[in-house]
Amino acid sequence: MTHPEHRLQEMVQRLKKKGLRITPQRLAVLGILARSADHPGVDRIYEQVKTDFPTTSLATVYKTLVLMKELGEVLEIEFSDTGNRYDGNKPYPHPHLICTECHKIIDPDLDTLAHMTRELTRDTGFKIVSHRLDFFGICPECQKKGVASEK
Amino acid sequence: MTHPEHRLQEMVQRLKKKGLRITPQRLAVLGILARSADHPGVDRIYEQVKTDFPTTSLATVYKTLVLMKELGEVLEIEFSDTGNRYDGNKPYPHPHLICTECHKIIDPDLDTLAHMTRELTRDTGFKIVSHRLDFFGICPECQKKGVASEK
DNA sequence: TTGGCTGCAAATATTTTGCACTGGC
DNA sequence: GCCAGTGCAAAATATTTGCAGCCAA
Repeated sequence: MTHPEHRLQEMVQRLKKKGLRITPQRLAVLGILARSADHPGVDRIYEQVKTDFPTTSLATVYKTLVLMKELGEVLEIEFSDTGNRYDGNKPYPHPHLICTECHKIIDPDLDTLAHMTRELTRDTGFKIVSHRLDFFGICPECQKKGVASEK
Repeated sequence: MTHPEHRLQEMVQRLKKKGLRITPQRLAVLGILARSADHPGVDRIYEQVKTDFPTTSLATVYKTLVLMKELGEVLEIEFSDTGNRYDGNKPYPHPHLICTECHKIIDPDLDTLAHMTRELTRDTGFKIVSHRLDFFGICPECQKKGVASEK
């Protein structure tokens, strides 16, 4: 999140290169993603977009997010209870530190899990209650299947 | 998942100690949770329960899961797209290895993040595509607020 | 000009809730 | 027998989709 405007231009260029259109609505959504450090949810994005472009619909916000996810320009952080959150600045997997009270999400920088909790507590003052660590991949069986039938 | 029946008894005892009732439906759900190593979803639990106790409703499955989550006897793993999954054997946060093809979930045992990916690839044959690492906690601001107003 | 994009509404999918009835203890 | 628990249906959420009209390129 060091250069929001630069990041916005990156995303815009990505769309152009793909021959996709730069509509005011899209520009508004991308702008919010580029300038947000706190991983906004769909509702927050929607509310903010409407201040700039009042006629924008929720569906368009969703469609834009799906599009950017497919382009690999936005990271979706899944939460079944409080709604998904989006990161347009670091669209690659990275650790998140989530407040279970205000649902704030920040990006800590650390290397190993062993000392992470201690490190986090010391550096952020957060009271770590729990964590989530998931790896996504393809199991050996599915790797074999996938060779022939690429979905 | 070394002693499914023992785990089931643990959960049953937990309910009894709390003065909660052991109904056939609950027993069926708990039994499935205790005997599952693959972190079933609500739908799978529901289907299985119905083979033993055909009149069971989906609502009851949900209610039982909520109850066990509150008692800390079941871990909920959130997935906004493919539905949440449940672990009744290790109801505490731990790493998961998820196949993005068949949605299988297994529990790897490792210590640090640094060598985890390499370790996982070597030990499981999985092709690691991505990962999810989240810490849950309470931020300094909320910790202060929380002192007075315990929700 | 034109086909990709938007907006609205309807459709899905998932989980929660209200309430009368029932059965565990 | 009492009241927690169940089952059904309606409600609440969250996200997706169909399609007519519009506008960015």
